[in-house]
Amino acid sequence: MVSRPAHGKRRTACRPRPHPGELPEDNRGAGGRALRQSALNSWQGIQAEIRRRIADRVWRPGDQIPGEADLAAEFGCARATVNRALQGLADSGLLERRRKAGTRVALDPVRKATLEIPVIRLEVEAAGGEYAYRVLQKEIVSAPAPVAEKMDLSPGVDLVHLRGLHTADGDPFLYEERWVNLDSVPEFETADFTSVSPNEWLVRNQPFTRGEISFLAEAASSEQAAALGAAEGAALFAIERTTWNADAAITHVRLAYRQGYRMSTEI
Amino acid sequence: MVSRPAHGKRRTACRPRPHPGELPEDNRGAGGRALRQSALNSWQGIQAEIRRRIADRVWRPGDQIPGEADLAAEFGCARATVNRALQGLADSGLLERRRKAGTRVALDPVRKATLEIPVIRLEVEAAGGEYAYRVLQKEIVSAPAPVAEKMDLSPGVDLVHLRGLHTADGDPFLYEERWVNLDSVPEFETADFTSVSPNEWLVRNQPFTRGEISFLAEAASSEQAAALGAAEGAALFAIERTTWNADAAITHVRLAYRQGYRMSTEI
DNA sequence: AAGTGGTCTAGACCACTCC
DNA sequence: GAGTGGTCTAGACCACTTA
Repeated sequence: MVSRPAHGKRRTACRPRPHPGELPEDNRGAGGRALRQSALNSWQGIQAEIRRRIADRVWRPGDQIPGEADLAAEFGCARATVNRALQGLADSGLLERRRKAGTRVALDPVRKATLEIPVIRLEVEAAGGEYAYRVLQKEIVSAPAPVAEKMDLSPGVDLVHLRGLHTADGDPFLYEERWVNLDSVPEFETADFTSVSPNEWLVRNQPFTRGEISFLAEAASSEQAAALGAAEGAALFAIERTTWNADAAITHVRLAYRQGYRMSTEI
Repeated sequence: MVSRPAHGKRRTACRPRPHPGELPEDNRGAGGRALRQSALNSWQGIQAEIRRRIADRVWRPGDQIPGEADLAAEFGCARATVNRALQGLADSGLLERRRKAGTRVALDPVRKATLEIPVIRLEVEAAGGEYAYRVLQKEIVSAPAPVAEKMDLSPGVDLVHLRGLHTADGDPFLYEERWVNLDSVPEFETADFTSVSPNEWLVRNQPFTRGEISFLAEAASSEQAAALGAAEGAALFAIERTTWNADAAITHVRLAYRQGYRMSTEI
């Protein structure tokens, strides 16, 4: 074996942690519980401290905060670590950063809510239900003008038009109306949706590079009402989504959720 | 002055770009247009290339992709750069990463939609309208059970209950019903909402550390219908939001948008 | 036990923007 | 022109997880 200096575990040259014994205590002091990744010189710890200063109005909306170099010096860490912390806060709308102008606490913080829209089957199963999908109607149609417009297609192109119902333990969960561009996905015409929903089929078989998604409320049509077991005209939460693969439209779909459905997230 | 070697502009020790002359050409070749930040060895360029390989099914859903070290070698960049590129893709749900297990193309990519919810005034003004807010009703009430539950308060606490209407060029835009915890924000009781809406007042005067937000559809109540100029029972898109500052509830608000409103984003 | 991602550092150059 | 954030590098240690 190669002989090694006695201080076995060699620290990297550039990591002179200020006072080796202090971190655990500081950690506990930071709020009652010792978080593994929230040491004061970790990016998460710095982020938490910045959040605290904004919440405690040490830095007020509109204020310019110290530059990355200053903060790095204060926290005893590399500038890249401060950068990582501040970028996250800027992404979530709490800070506004501009070169030369510096970093400011946002005056009108844009609340960014990140909604996670899982594959429907997973959503149903996560809620403990047994998932199923049933085709209600399938036909090939000439693209109606409004649909063609949303898909950036010329009207009259042939599309598969599909209506279906997603259920949880047999109860209606989601009503789906979909149009699929056969020019982009010719295999879709003969796909079998007895075990896999069209949604899932497309996810697995047709990647996309771009999409638009809208959230809206709509009054249940008579067909939707019948399928979902709701009253006609009931207010339904709906999602409309269109996807393209390099400018070639793939599909346009409108999902109407069962009555009372809400989509939630934390901010 | 300290004497310096003659080769004036000193490159940092660790930046041996492979072949100095090739990058511009590679850049042009990457897709027709030379993007400033998309050189093949930038994290954005790497991200784009990974996206392309997934879209072109070079790497299929479920496949494990090469490790960061391998990719760094392939792209001729540092591992940190690859890490930055891959982390972004993991955040957007396209990749799944686990230590030791490596990085895989997501089988069921969770579609993450990031909604930006600006201060209402800014949203109206961005659409070219003139913004105004009008208080319809203001009272102090004992917290109703459902509201108290959502705010994590004991029922019976005193809250300010406020109904108001946001307008664009005089047209109804958004109906707001809000409860505010006077224990957390005593100044709210005497605040003046003739020039600043309660929403904006709170943003500027009361930071929060945690919040919940829900998106849903609701049928217009008679009061909402009257204020928004819609039919009673019309399907309205609504947002419900509750915010806390370190476990102290601040406000609970329900925003019902004018008929036909939709919230959109790109994915 | 070992492999892989997660994070950090010190230093450097660069791009953007304000003055 | 100069200040600030954006990005990159090479190297290192560490945490987590699976074999």
